[in-house]
Amino acid sequence: MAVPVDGGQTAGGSPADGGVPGNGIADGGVPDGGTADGASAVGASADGGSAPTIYDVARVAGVSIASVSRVLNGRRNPRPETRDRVLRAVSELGFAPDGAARALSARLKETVGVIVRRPLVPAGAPDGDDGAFADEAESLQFPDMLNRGIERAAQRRGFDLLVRTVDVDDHDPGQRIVALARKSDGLILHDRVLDPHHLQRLSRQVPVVTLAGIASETTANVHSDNRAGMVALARHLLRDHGYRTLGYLGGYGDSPDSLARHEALEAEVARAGAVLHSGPQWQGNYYAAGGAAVTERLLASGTTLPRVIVCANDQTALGVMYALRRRGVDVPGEVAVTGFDDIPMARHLHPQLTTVRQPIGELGETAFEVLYSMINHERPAERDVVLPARLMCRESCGCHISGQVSET
Amino acid sequence: MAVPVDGGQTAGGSPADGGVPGNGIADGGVPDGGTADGASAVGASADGGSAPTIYDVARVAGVSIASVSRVLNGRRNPRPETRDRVLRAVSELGFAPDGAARALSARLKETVGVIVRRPLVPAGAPDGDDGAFADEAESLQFPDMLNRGIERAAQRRGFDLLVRTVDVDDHDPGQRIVALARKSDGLILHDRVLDPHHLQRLSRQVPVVTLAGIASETTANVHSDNRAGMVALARHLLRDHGYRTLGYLGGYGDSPDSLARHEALEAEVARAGAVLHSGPQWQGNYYAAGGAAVTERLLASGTTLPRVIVCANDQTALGVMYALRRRGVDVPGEVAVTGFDDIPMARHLHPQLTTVRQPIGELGETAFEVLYSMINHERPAERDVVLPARLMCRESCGCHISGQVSET
DNA sequence: CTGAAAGCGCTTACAG
DNA sequence: CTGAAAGCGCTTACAG
Repeated sequence: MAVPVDGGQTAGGSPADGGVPGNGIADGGVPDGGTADGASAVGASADGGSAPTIYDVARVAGVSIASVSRVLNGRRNPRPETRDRVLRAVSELGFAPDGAARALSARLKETVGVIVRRPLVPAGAPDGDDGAFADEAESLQFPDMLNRGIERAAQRRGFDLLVRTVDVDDHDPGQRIVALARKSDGLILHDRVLDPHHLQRLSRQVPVVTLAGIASETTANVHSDNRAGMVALARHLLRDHGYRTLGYLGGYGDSPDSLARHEALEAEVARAGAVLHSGPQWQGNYYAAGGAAVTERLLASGTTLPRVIVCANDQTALGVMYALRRRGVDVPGEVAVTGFDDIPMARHLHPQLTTVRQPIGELGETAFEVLYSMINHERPAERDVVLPARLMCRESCGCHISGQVSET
Repeated sequence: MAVPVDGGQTAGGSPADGGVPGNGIADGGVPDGGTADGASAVGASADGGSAPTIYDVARVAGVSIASVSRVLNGRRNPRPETRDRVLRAVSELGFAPDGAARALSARLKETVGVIVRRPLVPAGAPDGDDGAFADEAESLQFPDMLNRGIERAAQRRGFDLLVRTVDVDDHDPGQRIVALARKSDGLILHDRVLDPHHLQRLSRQVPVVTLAGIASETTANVHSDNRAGMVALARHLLRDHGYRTLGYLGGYGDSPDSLARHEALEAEVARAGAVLHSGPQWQGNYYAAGGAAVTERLLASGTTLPRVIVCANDQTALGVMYALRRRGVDVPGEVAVTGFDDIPMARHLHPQLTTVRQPIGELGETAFEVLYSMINHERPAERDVVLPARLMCRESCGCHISGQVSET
């Protein structure tokens, strides 16, 4: 109880003053450093309600703040006794270093900024659906799984994620992003949150990695093998199923992922001498609501649908299947539908969704690792990292047995 | 191009030295403050690659750092000319204040720590399912929607989210959480990440709000009206459908939400003179995989299932329905199933899931607002905030028309 | 191995 | 209205 903490300024408990000689633990006055609830240290810390600082610890331990810092950060080799005193004081006071002070001093925040582009406010039901996808933007699985991957890798390095959503309609998110950048050591940007010019500018101030963007001189990019994945899917549809008319329902118009998938599909379709529908009326937005709306419009316009609708992602496919079912169109009997991503939901759709699986979590982990190397001023091995994607044949393409259809 | 920046220390461009008289914008030397790419200011900032500081801005603008700070933070009323000079220098240099320095000085980080409890590493398929829920823990919709709500409210106040996952198996996450706390102004804890004792301790150092926990003297809590929601559901099942045997498939054993739901259900069942199955063999974990496993085990043990299985949440219901279908049990014909939460997926299940809707986003927003008031040392109006929950009748309870079944 | 001191980049009383 | 200076709470050369 009687900790020599109250008295003078820094007077109390200099390392050599002894305390009760012969009693190894007398000095700190706290018999059990592990469970002392801080009651005995109230005078030193919790008085005003604010957290104890490194000065409090130093005073209680009878050492300098430099020693406290060293013990806590494992620098050099403090004497065992010093170590003990510090550790005991730390646990007595319940001390933990302030993040801002640490960051300012060490020039490292141990924080990675993550920016996701999506509607910030739940949208009203767009045309073409009946509210079935009302909360959709709130619960997209893909970006959250990506973040989980980032977080996993970050945690291994002692970093935390500082997340921020910028609205899809925000065409000048520059300020918001720069502010976030200054709270972090580096940035990971989902999809296309910034145009190339501003991205360039930003990347001169802070390390930046894009996910599913385009690598540049100053930024690295991580994505999955859109081309190979789409080629595998296209061949399955064209060769194994023999479909001759296809439609590509795209994601955001400016999405590199969507573009790459489209191109790969187009090439395969052309090579097979089949027909691909695409263009403005096939423009989606990666959301189920968007997929449903496009489908409704196509249906309403009296267009004959292609035999298979290839969607830019699973979420879109969900909307397409929903709209088709609602109009009584049989999937895959009359129109087959495929996705891209293989989010967990894909397996639980009826029919189960045939799609291309991206290693979503790994994409996130990889993005962090690349960023981490940039933060440490290492030149990343590659500016453009590609992870494999693979075809997952299930039912919505017209296959009856799920699982084993593999193509060459 | 010729900015008077190079010369002496702080000599260049004192406010009154005039520059080219009669030319309002000559002083800064930058005709277009908005788009200047910083090329002309390279000497002042981007040289070493590190970001410009407030000193650089002050020098370029020819004012003190205090003035720069005031202009940027809208304190006092700087003279229009001062304002202009500063703003021009800021945009010329692409300056943004460092978050750590700002936080340390202002004693406010504008960051809220959010802790989610879930498996950090994707689990292997547990017994009872066939990998159908492999990535489940990666993509839980509920916690992510909660976070979206927190983020929405935070963004309105200029705060960002610092997220951290603690493993469900981590029984001593104290250190990790304290560290996170020191990087934030306050903490929002999902579910039950900390035992009451440690929670108490933590909350003396930093404002804490729990989501779906229990309010205490020092912490606030936000949750939805579990009791009312469950009572509505129970009455619907007991009265409208006349079910006489029910089972409650719980969430984590220590989850206040699950406990409250269980109690409410129990009371209603007792009052109706019906039978409720529960207990250890009905212990789930809020995951589909858990729900499926429990169901499989029940089925395998030869137990007669109750007429309706009331699940602690939607995710669990997903697993239960999956397991039942796999064993050829008709839902809701033979066994009805209900959920809790109303995550977006609920509407897309077959049959559509009858559940109790929580205002998930609002729970998150509210949690932030309460925390925000605590950060500002306001005494929150209430320590225990309850938001309404309401029954969503769809198909899995046995109703045929979705939507309008309302109970009293 | 340890301590005194400087410095990280801001904000904010305190004078003028 | 503005500037000089102190201070936020740490880390890290620099001496001893």
